[in-house]
Amino acid sequence: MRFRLGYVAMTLNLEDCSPSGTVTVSTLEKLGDEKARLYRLRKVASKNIANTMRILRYNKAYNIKVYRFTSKLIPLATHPMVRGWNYAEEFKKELKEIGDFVKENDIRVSAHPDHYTVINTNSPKVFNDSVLDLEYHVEIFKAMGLDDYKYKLVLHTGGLYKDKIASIERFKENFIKLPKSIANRIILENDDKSFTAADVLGICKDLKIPMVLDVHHHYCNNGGEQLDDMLEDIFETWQQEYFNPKVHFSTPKSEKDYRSHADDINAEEFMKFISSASYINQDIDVMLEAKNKDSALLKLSDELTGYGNVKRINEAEFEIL
DNA sequence: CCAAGTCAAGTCAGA
DNA sequence: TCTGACTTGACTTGG
Repeated sequence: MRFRLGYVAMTLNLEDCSPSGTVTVSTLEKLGDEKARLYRLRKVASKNIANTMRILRYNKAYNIKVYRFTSKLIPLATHPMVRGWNYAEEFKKELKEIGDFVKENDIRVSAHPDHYTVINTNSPKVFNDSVLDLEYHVEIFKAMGLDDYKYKLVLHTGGLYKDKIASIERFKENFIKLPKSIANRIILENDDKSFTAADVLGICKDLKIPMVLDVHHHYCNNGGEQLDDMLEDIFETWQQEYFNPKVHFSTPKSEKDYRSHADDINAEEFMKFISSASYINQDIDVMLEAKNKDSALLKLSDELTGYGNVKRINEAEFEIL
């Protein structure tokens, strides 16, 4: 069994390289005219896009082939104040360059719209805003030339609204209402408070969409379910996909602050999961969520060489013997 | 230059 | 019905 490692959004090892620079609404409001606002937005977006390209080149140098884009690439993209700005057209060349690089190097990129995007909401306004946010993500992928077969958006199920069954049903009903261009991109992840891996697996099977397993979330929120009982079924949801099943992995910050992410990845715990998964003959990609981002990835990578049954193929790819 | 306070958005618990 | 926590990097402003 082989697995690859990836990380989220930002590298700690390049100077001044945030892809998530932004500008606040109040600052924009203080800039009186439209021209000044647009100038500011362009400047920030342009830097974010350039930094994303720098990060991808850096990733290539370290053989890191799994990466999550920031959702903040275009500042305030879906805010009413910015409506009408055709950022995709404006940065067409730069975005296409990113997409071409991704395809040339067969990098697995994704995005994770944040928790304000709620498909199973009761509120038409929240649903509408969520669609706008998803459209923004889709726009970016399209401008990059990255198709909906390979390149996905990871979402959570949403809120419980005091009735889990009804909330799951509403997720499915609302999912079906989404434009195909959005629905085709969506894959679901279990969360740390509301919807367990078994809940999400059920939804994914019904909707025939892949499920991202978050191991840490599972330990936060599981209703007594055992991972070993579900792993094969979870991987099965990826049967029709181009990429292998994706798993999120992070280490709890502390016993007291269990749900937060630690700085690094605990190699021992990581190997426990990998060993349990290795019984299934299925290669996977593991997205690491640690405060130390790619530094945590490289640290884990070094530590994994200490395990006798692990063969390191390169910095971010391994085989279990 | 540094530190403290703030940030577009949703949901939930608790007041 | 309303407020703060959640979580988090980066912006903004005050010193």
